[in-house]
Amino acid sequence: MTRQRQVIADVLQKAGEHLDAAEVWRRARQQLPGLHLATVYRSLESLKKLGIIDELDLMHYRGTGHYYEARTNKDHIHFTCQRCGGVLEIQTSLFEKLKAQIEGRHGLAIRVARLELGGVCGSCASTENKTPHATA
Amino acid sequence: MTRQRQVIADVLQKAGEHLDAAEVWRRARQQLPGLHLATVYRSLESLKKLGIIDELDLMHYRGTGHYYEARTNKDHIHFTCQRCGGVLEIQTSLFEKLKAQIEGRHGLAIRVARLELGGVCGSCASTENKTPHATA
DNA sequence: ATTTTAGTTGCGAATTATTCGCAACTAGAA
DNA sequence: TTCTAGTTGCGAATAATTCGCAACTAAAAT
Repeated sequence: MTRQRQVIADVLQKAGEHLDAAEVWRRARQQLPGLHLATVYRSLESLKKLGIIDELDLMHYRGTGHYYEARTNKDHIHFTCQRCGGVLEIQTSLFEKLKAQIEGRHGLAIRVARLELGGVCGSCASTENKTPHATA
Repeated sequence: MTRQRQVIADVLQKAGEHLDAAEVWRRARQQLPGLHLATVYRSLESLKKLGIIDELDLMHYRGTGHYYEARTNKDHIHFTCQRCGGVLEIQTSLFEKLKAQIEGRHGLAIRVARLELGGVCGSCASTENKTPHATA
């Protein structure tokens, strides 16, 4: 564990949510001015393998990049509204059940689970044809 | 619906599974020699919006690219073995229940659901430290 | 405390993957 | 038919990510 990785993990822990590599870089450089973007990518890769962070793409609502977040004890589901871009985090015990069922049935070990949903959120459904109100 | 999109959709329907944009292009050019890769990207985007195909990244087991497959009536789950790279497709009614529960609880409409799992498959778990046997 | 060593970093260049701008074309509506 | 909105081919451009390499550093071994 190098200082770089600690800072990067810390940025994600404090941020709460959904930073892309470039944004992680911007924030981490406040503690580590010389930090190189390539190091951010390499560190994100390691932290991902260590199970400390998770990677998302939020249904590619903007571009093809990826987003990162600190992993919490309970996995959560990400719903991205394809109308307004808002992201909703969802938790339910059914998700845990589903994973357990799959592990049992197929004799495999799940190390990372990513459930991403896309669709139309409640407020966009009621507010038809209105200006999108971003929340990402 | 242009000829290009028909051919591209067809390639994915026949392929069964998991082609990246470049591979779709290679196959589609057999019917449409002049087809441009940019058109493949644009068509995949449209077909995705139409709900005809789905996009995956298979836990980025190889590179950052994306994979596409024809959508079937029942969504399925993709498990990628992070040891051997094999991909397992899983179907279970619990997944449908989960989606229904989320729609009900949060008052939203799910248009696309992508559940990707990563971990160690049964045969890799039993065959510890052996040569990876690719299956992707 | 010092040495060793495996792994990491900064750097800039390179590679992938994807998107864009634009003029020519085409599917389908009128 | 004619019109029109949307699509295509093209090559150039732009992300997003990875690489090669020499200098460093954390942690294990002495």
